[in-house]
Amino acid sequence: MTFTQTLPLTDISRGVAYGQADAACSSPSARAAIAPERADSLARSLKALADPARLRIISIVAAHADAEACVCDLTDQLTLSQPTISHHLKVLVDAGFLTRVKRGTWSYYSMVPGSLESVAGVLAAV
Amino acid sequence: MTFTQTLPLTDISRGVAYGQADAACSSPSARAAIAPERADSLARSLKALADPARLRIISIVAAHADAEACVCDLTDQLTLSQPTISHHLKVLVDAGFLTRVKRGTWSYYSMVPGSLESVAGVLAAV
DNA sequence: TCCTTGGATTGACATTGGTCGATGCAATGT
DNA sequence: ACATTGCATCGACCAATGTCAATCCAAGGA
Repeated sequence: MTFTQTLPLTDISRGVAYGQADAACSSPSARAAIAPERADSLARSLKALADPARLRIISIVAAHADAEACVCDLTDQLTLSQPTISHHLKVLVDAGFLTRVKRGTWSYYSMVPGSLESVAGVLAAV
Repeated sequence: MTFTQTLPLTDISRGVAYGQADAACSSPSARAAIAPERADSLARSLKALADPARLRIISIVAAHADAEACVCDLTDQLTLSQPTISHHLKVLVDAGFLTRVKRGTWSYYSMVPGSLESVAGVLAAV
């Protein structure tokens, strides 16, 4: 899988308006549509989130008192193998939603503050 | 593809807290994580949105003055074949983001009001 | 009636994505 | 030094997804 870092999305400007087709079926465009590169970027972020296991991972991490969870927390609650969970964690880290810190034998994952809200905001504004 | 109707998401309640593992690496959970069914539902909605072409389609439809666009508007602006665009439109309709109305030879697509904001809201609350 | 046109459906294809078993690796305990 | 433990990586497999050419269908227009 090739989820590259996409956040933050806030520095991607809107594209210019496209030429308005004057076909019979068309009505005028009130504002500019999203720029293709911006659509690509947002789609990459949404793809990283669009999986039940990854949403649950994010929720479990965010629900922890210190917003930090180790892989063992996740293997307990998700009925998935450890390699699969590790894979999903990598996807979320690569997409910029989680960060990883290793202490001793354990890896701890935490939310990147505002990353989820940023995507939600961009999405609502599309 | 099998995107079933998932919106609105607001009637899906949160699940109960999971048993807290008392392993050495764990910290206490401050609140309940998302329920698996809720994660499935949200993931289906996000999957429908997680494509650059579909995001652009939504944006083009929403940008129209009357929030309505026909397929010819989309084939003009997207470098995709007509069957592909028709396919993406079906995904968005099935997921509850667009509605279709046919007048004469043309099909017009409009946004389902609040559908995008609903997903964005649920996402930010995960 | 026939032809044209807008758009949906079908079928096929290549690519991507989710999953797991096996393995590797670093840190800790004995 | 050796065994154990927690977790990442690799390789393989199958299911799901995005794309298009070909086709079909309905609505108008000649």
